[in-house]
Amino acid sequence: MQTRSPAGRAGRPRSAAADAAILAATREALVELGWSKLTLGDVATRAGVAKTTLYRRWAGKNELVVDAVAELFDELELPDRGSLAADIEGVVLQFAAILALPEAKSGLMAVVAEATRDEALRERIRASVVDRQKRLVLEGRARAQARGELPPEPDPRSAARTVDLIFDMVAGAVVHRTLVSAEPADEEWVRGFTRVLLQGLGT
Amino acid sequence: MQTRSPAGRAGRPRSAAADAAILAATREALVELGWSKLTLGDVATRAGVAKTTLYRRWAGKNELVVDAVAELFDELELPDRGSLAADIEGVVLQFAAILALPEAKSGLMAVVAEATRDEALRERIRASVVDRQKRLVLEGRARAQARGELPPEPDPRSAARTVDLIFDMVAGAVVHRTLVSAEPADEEWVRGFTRVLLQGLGT
Amino acid sequence: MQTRSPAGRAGRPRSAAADAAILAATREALVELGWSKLTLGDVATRAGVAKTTLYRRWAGKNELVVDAVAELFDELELPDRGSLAADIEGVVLQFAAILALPEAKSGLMAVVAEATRDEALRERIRASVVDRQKRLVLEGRARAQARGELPPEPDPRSAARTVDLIFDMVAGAVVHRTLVSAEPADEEWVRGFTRVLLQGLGT
Amino acid sequence: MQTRSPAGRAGRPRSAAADAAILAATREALVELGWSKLTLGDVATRAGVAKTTLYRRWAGKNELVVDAVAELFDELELPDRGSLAADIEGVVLQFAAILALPEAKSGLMAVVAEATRDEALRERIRASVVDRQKRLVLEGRARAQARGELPPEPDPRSAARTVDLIFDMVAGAVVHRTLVSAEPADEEWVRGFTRVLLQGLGT
DNA sequence: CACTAAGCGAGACGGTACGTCTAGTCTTGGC
DNA sequence: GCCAAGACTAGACGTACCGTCTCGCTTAGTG
Repeated sequence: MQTRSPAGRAGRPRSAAADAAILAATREALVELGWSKLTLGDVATRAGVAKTTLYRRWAGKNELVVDAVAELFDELELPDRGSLAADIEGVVLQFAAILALPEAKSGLMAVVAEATRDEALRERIRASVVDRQKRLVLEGRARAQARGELPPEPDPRSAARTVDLIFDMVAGAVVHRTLVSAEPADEEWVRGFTRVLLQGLGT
Repeated sequence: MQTRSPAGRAGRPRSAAADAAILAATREALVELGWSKLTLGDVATRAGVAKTTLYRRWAGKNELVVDAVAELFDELELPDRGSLAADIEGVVLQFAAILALPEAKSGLMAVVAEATRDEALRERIRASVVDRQKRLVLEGRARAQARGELPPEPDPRSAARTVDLIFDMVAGAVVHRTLVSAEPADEEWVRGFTRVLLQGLGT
Repeated sequence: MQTRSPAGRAGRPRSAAADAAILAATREALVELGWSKLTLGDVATRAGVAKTTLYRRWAGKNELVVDAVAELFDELELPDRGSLAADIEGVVLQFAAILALPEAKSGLMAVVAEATRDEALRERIRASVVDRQKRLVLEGRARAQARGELPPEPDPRSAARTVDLIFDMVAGAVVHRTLVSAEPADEEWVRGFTRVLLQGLGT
Repeated sequence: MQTRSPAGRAGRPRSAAADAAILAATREALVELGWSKLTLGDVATRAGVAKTTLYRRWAGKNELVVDAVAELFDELELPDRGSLAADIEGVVLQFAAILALPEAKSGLMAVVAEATRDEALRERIRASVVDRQKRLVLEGRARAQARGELPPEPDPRSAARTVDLIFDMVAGAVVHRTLVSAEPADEEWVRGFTRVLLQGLGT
């Protein structure tokens, strides 16, 4: 995440504790204030750190929040519930639970909005959040194929396209349900959604 | 001491032209600057209007941008292409085209992000954007039922649930594809998505 | 100051009343808010008059306040207490009492300050306030000469110079005592001041 | 995380140059614009300083102008011209010369006007301007006593009262002559005034 | 084991935008 | 035609953050 001194460079090393304190303070501030009222000065104060220290490590609010939010999604896991449908339902519910957290809601959409005009930020989001969770789709398909619920993919190109489509559909639907429609993505809704998705994919 | 206004009639009326100029200037500024660098002072200047005039009509940046962006979606129409699949593909492509506009991209996600902490704003978005476009789903279903592609809905409650689910899935997938995955929602993608959706819905 | 309503036509009943109401409202606002926080909009509201009406009659805050304050000084009178010293003490005490009013304090010095850069305003102050009260000095001298306390003035030019000097010394000392030193110009102080003044003038 | 600051030592120190630049810019702006059109933003720009820097050091326009004007009076000196009358004439002429400066005229009366409603400001004026110049009266009396022109003061209480009275009379008369009557306090006038004053004081 | 380069907390700095306020003008409709 | 009501342009207000820049100090590694 940060440069570990590129070799045996001289000088005082950066405090590792500071990084963690800053990211935690960022999430705390997101909960209390939301994206637009979050200020880096306030984050620094909460973390017990000077503003300079914060700017030495992150270029700005956007990058900081991406990192703070990305950590939240790392705890997602594909549960083994015995069937593809049940596995999907499980992971979608986990995803919905994270999105229901105020620190995720407030921060995620805001950085996505910023990313519409900032290629580097878009890349950072993709690397820190999107691609890291696409593994779940891949694992799910592999497990379903092992179970015989899905046939092996003959064409790797179209296989990748399908992964992207599924990811857009799952993440998009949950996000839209949660943030725009502002209705909970609860078990009943997830069941209905999963049914449509799997039937649509031809299983 | 003259007339006591019979019912809010007295005084110079608000300029109707100003409203249109302000919303147009807002979209122009969104294109050039994006959400985060858009300032109300700049919008006022572009619109040839004083800042006070702007604040007299809108409470802040959020409300202004919701109105400015909402107008973009009013041009959506359900085309009659002869089949349900073709109709959906048509309207989804229109939706994707609007979302590809920088003024929509920049503004929409940002206000959604703000809305996570602002119930009134969420309601405004729902009223100005979401509910106004839900008509497309309803029209599409009615037309498909007239054509005999879909059976009439027996239970109105579950019918409403299905409309909501479809809306979340369509809007969510297109938004996620466009803004998060940052890939174009082109004809090929729309065809694939529509196939999965319709097959999932059991038609 | 304003036109009287021509009797035959459908009426303008408020013209004359408005002037008085506005000047009274101005003094009231001076008391409550002081010069710097007094606004013409507020004065208009207090007077039950539209801002337009106010601007039709006065060019701005300065002119309005000069007129409002000038009225206060019109009640000054030279009392006949039997001796020059007693007459002076009496009128100086009256002057001090007016200057102790918040509406006079706040307004007078402020317009004098403005007048340092505005010849027309300076002239208006001179006409409305200074010259109108210089009569007191003239009357006092005439009365003292009638009493034989002062010799008749041989040279009218030097007589005018003396009047001006006395006026500057009296008004200046009372104003400075009241506003800058912020001590009351009470009977004891006035007695001391008058003694020095008269002795200085060689009586 | 690091050093506990020993006692208000930490942080970047305030720029000493900024203070001088701001006060000079204030006087410059007073000359060009006068009190009422002077804006703190403009002063900051002239001083090559950010508005925040200005507000960090002064509470507002009033306090700033008091300090800016007070410096003007610091150059007053009691000249030694050999006699009490000549000394007084000398210092009054100096005082009149300063009051003739547009930056003094514009600013001084305005802050005095403001001070009528602001005890703290009145105190600041007294401390920065009035009391600092009262020394001139004290020095003048001491010198005159040394010369034998004045008897030693037996009662310190009445001595203080006399100093205050003299100060009010001198400052008041010059200010009134200069700002209200708007006539120059030239040598001739000063000579006449001084004669009356000294004769009044019984010398 | 002293040097020294980078890190650190604190807080002042030049900027920019905020949302509010007031000035002075203009535009309605009612009397 | 004059009035009250109130919208209009213009621009200053004082505040809040931004991201940068001193300060005086701390802290490892290396020389």
